[in-house]
Amino acid sequence: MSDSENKTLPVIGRDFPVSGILSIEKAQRMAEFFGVLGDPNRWRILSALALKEMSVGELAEAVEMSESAVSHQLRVLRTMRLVSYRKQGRSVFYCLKDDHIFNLYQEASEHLDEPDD
Amino acid sequence: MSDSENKTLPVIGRDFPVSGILSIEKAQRMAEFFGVLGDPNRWRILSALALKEMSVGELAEAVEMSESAVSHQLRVLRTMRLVSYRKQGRSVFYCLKDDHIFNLYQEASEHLDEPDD
DNA sequence: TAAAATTATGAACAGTTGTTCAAATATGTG
DNA sequence: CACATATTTGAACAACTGTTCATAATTTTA
Repeated sequence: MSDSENKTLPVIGRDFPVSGILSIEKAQRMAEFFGVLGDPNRWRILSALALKEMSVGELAEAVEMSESAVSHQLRVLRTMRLVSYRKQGRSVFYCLKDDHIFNLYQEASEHLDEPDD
Repeated sequence: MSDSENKTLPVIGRDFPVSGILSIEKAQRMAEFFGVLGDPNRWRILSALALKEMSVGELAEAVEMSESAVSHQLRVLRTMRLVSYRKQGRSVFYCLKDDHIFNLYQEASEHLDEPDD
């Protein structure tokens, strides 16, 4: 068999797609995580934080949302550990926690840019 | 300046995180795509299709959902081009369209498995 | 053609989500 | 302390989502 004909499935994580159908619990965790990325305003907040660390007020102005709405969304992003923050005086400065968001964006972009068959 | 202090942002896609805050339209497209991955039953369907091509009925039994619910969800997955299908007799066989779903799963898993700071 | 099998579709309904608004909390300043 | 500033929180409400149920559409078989 030639190498180019080796069509085995990619083996990547611990369980998907190897060990069978995802358990309800694991599927739930995945869905909760991706669900957080299922809101346009949260993407705008993340893309703003990719530019630089920002306070809640700055962020609200940057993405044209109310400070309350931004604060609510930041809590969601904190829960999924997508952002971290530091307090300084009266302000709270938020920034992206790690690079995973870039990779997810890239992967989704490539998928969305694929031509139809 | 030492290399370890070079904190330039990673440059990955065409616009994020480089050219500023995502437009409402781009953020919307991202959110729509990730929102599709924000449901546990859709993850179970995708993980089942990662094992092998399956008809709607097989799929329904595999993930323990009604055939109608599976059919509804398959339409959502088709809309986002995550699955493709072929008709054979009375049955319709679905399979994963490309590898992006594996990469997204892996990236999310790594994020979720990261220890808290 | 009639009946069975398979999938798709539409309406309806419960559950979830994201915003707004008002109020609370926390920190800095005069 | 009183006041202003910055952020968070909770309730309420409209909008959205995913399932169920009934029905339609399609294909095979008797």
